[in-house]
Amino acid sequence: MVTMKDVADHAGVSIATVSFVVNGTKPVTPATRERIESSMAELGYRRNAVARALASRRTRILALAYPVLERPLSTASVEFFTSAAAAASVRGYHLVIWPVSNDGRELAELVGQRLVDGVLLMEVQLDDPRVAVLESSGTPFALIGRTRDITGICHVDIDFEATLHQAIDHLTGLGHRRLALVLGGKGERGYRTYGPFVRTAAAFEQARIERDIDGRTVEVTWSDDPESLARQVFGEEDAGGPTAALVLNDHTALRLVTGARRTGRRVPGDVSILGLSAAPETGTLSDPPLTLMRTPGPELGHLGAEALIRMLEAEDPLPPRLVPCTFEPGQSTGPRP
Amino acid sequence: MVTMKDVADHAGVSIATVSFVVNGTKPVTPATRERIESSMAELGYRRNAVARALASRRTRILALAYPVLERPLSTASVEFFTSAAAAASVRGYHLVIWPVSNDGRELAELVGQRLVDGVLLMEVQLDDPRVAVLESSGTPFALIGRTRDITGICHVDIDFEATLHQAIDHLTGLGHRRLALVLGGKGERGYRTYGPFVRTAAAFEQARIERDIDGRTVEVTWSDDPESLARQVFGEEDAGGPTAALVLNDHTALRLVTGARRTGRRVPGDVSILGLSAAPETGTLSDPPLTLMRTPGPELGHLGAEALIRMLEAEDPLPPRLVPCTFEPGQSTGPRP
DNA sequence: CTGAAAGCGCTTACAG
DNA sequence: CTGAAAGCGCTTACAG
Repeated sequence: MVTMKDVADHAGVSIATVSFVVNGTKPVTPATRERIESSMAELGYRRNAVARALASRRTRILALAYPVLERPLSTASVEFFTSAAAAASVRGYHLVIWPVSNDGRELAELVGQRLVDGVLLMEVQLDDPRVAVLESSGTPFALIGRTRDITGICHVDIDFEATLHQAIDHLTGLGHRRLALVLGGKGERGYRTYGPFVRTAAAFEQARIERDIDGRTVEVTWSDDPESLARQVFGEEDAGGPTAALVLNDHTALRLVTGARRTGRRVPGDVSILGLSAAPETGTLSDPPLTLMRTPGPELGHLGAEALIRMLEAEDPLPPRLVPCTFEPGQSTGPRP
Repeated sequence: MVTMKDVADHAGVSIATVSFVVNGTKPVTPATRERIESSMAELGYRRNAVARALASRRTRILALAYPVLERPLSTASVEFFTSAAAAASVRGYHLVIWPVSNDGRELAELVGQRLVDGVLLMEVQLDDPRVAVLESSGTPFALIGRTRDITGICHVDIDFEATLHQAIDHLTGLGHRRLALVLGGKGERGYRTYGPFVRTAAAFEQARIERDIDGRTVEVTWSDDPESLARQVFGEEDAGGPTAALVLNDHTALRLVTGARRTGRRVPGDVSILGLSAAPETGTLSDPPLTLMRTPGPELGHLGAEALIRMLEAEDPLPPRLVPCTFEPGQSTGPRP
């Protein structure tokens, strides 16, 4: 392995000077800089990341901590992983992925190793023990999501309120007044304290009051079959039930489209179905293609990594950001029958 | 930060002795071991991963390198990421994810930093420049996939031949003789040299000859709509076309089910559709639920990480493994009409 | 069984 | 602008 010492010897300078040109930390005369640079090129020198980390007390490694869940991570999560990694990479950072338990024990163990400069926390619960672990360990961190009290904590999240309102606007614009909010994932651990569910449900309650909407909230499980989903959402009755459903969770939305059709409801002739927070490629999977609000997975991954890096680099902080999902037209919503 | 020196002072021993008990590398008398252990507990000592890495010349970090693609990574890829990370974690390793270009330049840059002990390479092409980079850099690596000449290279992959044969067995058992192999992803960069496509297509050719099957191969793109897919696969004709389709790529399989129905074909009354290599949860998304071969994403992630770690730990090597997809019954396949 | 010491490959005050 | 040297927190021969 070619070390800084080899380069220094080859160029006839001290290793300090080599370090200065590698890092650009101190002025060096053009002549010696050139000598060093050509030595580096000739010898094929590459700075050792580990030695640099130890000496500078900064590893330039970020951790993406995600809880081990019963349900598989969504497509949005992959986008999230890869976009966070890409954003980190642009800044010269690495991203390690840490599967950790919800209680924070493993996380405490891992941050204690001092391998990472900061942590990005995914799938945040309203009262998340892992946040306390990070705070008490003094590790810089950013949340993807929000705890109940988010004051002073660096975070990015989906703007569930804005997303829901935009979705409702779309449906009321089509004449719908009786809406169902469908929450997938009932019975799962942490379901009742999972931010996206709680915040969307709260916003729906609010909208119901403020916007003169007849709304009901339906909680369903992962294992409900399509027909059962459709019956739970639209009811057995022929009339008086919801004419449109807003579905949090793309998998559930797709199955609901199937279920509606199988139970004799035309989509969107009889009922409209709209996916709240889904990956865009999901839309084409249903028949008719699902109208949906696209989850800003890549944006959140990028923003989260960037916010954390700014803290670490002591740059201007990125203010907390709430990013709404964006409307993606499909054919599963239409005028009220 | 509590260092080994702090522990040594507190316990009244040398740091070498502390290191011996932390690592279990040398025998230490029970008495002093206990003293050291209680000192560690009292002070809350945790070994610094970076210092250990530098001194031991092993970082215990693995990289998962994946190419930046046009298409989003599949659900199987997430399973892959997380299971590789979990397997690494069990062995005391960390996993960093590296988005790298296909040409191998970025990869060369990254391995040069010596941050990782080994690399796991995903989405391997038949002639992959990144493999040459890894070989010439002397970095231990394992492939998820196979290059054209795989001799002596540590790898794990899907057993496409076995998977295809099992799928064909299922369909011929139902009486089908006219089969279509559908390959999604036409026109994508690297499509023609992407292992899964090439190997499945070759195995299909082979099967066609050996098993007295009337087969056709249909290549389709990501953007083909469902109806177009169905027409390309099953033809315009009323009779004489394929009665069953094997579809490589779950997204395409789901759209084909929709397309078949929309073009007036009953599934599985008129045509059978089987997904080759798909995530199990995908099955329930179509109507009827897709019969599919489940991609062994978690198994491959686990095996890949384990194989690499065994190389690094100089343990008994894990032999190359080809893992077939497993049959998941659905309702999209049935007897030949 | 235990310790003193060299060394991993860098960064960074401190001098000059 | 450049260098000598301490130091980051460990591991690991080498002695004893």
